[in-house]
Amino acid sequence: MVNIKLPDNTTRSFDQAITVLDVAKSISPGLAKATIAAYVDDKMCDVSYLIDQDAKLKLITEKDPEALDIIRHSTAHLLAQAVKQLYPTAQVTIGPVIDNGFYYDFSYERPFTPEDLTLIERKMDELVNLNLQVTRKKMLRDEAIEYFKFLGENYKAEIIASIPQNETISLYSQGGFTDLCRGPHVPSTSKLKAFKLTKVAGAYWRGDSKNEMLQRIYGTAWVTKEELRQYLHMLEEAEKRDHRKIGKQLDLFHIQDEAPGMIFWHANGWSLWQVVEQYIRSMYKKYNYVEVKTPQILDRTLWEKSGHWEKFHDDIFTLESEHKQYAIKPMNCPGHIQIYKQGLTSYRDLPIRFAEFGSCHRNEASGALHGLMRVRAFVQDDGHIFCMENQIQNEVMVFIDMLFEVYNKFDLGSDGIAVKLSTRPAKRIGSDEVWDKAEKSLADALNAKGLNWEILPGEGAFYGPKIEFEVKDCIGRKWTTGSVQLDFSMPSRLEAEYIAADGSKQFVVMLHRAICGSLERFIGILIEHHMGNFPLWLAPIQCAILNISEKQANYATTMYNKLRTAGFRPQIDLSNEKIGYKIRQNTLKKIPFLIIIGDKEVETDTITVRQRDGTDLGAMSLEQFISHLQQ
RNA sequence: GCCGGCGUAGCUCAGCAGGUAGAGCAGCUGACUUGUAAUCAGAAGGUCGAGGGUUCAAUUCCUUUCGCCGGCACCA
Repeated sequence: MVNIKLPDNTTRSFDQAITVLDVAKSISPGLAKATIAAYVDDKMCDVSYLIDQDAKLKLITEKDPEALDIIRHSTAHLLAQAVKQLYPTAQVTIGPVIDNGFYYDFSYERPFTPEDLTLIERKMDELVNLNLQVTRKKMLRDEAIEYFKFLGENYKAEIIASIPQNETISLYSQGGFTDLCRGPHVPSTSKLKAFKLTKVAGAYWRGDSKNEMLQRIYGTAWVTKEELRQYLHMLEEAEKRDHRKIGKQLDLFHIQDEAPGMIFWHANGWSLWQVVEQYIRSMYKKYNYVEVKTPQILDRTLWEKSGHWEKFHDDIFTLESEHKQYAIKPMNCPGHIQIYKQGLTSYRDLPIRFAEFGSCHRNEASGALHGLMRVRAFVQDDGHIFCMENQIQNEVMVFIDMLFEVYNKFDLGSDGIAVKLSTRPAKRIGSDEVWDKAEKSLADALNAKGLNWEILPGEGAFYGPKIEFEVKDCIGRKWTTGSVQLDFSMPSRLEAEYIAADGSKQFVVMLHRAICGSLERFIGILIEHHMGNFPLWLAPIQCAILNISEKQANYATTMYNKLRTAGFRPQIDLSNEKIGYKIRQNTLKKIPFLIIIGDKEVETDTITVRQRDGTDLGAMSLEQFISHLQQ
């Protein structure tokens, strides 16, 4: 007798052990059809799972959120099966679920091509139509190693070999294809009906660049075809927000072959930059920072002392003069420390907060470059806070407030921002005791602020742990913007001290912090976030004045000059074109307001205002318009 | 840096099983003097990313190199 308790608290009894699927069938055939997995006593399992004692059961149907991951995981297996059928000598490795889909890495004698993808996808469709049953079996670890070695699947064997001995592992089979997997999986390939292979790429075995490169195939999978269609449509739409595309459309910046990873800012883009920079500068004043400026080039020995040379010399641009080697600064902290070290600092003077719009150069790997997001020459809204240990938590908390004030001002909201605490990496300087202390101070500050945060073990800087603030770009790639890093090491390496209350010399504690991170990246994020429709205060061109015919050119020019001298950023379009054409051209430039001037406006000394979204605000005096802008 | 794809006019893109290139838009000139998302006409615009090779002939094939795009690795 097996008693099974369902989520509605009813209990069903069966004479003997019964599978999940049969329980579902006993409830209704429709439910059985929709079921793809289940929780038995809160443990996820397949529908073929045999319940042989009293248990709690919750079915997972296509409508449940868990279904999606199961479908994606099963689709990854389907992909592997298709690849093995088409290319028998390919070896399978791993195939996990990721955001919106899955990937599977293969080892094969040649790279897969886009044409291969089409073939593989077709094969997958075939396998779905065959309605292959997906079955699970258990095997001892050592037996499984032998099994996969026998199949020539050396990577699989290696993965299993890293599982502790004597453990039982589970294998999933479908139509002659067997893969190591924890499961659960859909009961049959026919449950997979909305997927698409999206791209091929190289990826290192076990994520290590010292290893061989495998062939990775990415795909997306959904419960319904409609969801798949919507997702693909969303991707297309998202690509329209790409800052590289909008940067060209709005004439903001360009990059050219002669300066890879470095930005030529055009007038419009530089206007945007200046507004951002001036705003950040105003925040420095508000939060009691002093702005400084340090040399672009510093002697190599300074970077050796700081420890950066050893870790990053490959990425540092250098030059030589009169037998001395210099580095173009890759960061600003050693410079700030030099300013700090001029004269003696009393504990009474702390904290000291230095800020700099620091222009840095890093010789990033060519493959890492990406529009404004990852560049070789960039400006950090960098700041260093020199303080005592007991001031750390408060400084970090105030910084977090400052950061969110800035993000709100730019309308980035706090929803899309992920907060991460990165802890000690394998290669680091400083004792474990110091790291314990440092990590704890940051975690305490995050908790005191009541933020949701996650921990990234081993991702800290070599000199200290850090809090990172991460935002996503138009297609979901994650980029770090703000960060605050705690550093007990650099001050001692570069001898930055203060005189304590007891007259002794103590090493100061240093906080590295940035809100935008790099202004280039931050502006890239702003472009994508606003889709180029910048709020008035950021818009490079705030309004365009369009005359209907030549007759109003003088009046239009007068209006233009008045707006300009009133401190706005207007543009004038006196081109000999129809008004409809001019409206189109200037609308495509995403200008917040268009001002139309015809005979009517000249006669009544007014302007007619059209908003970016097409709304006609009607005729008004220039003064009325200016006060509207100032709101 | 690694794997793959790509590089043609200012922009978006076509073309080429090898016979020195074509469209739309922009720009220029002219006509029109226009009322809320594209007025008409004309002329012009390219050593097909760069170097080397094969060939009677290369934008097209091969090769080297630079850059871009998508991943991976890296990210002080």
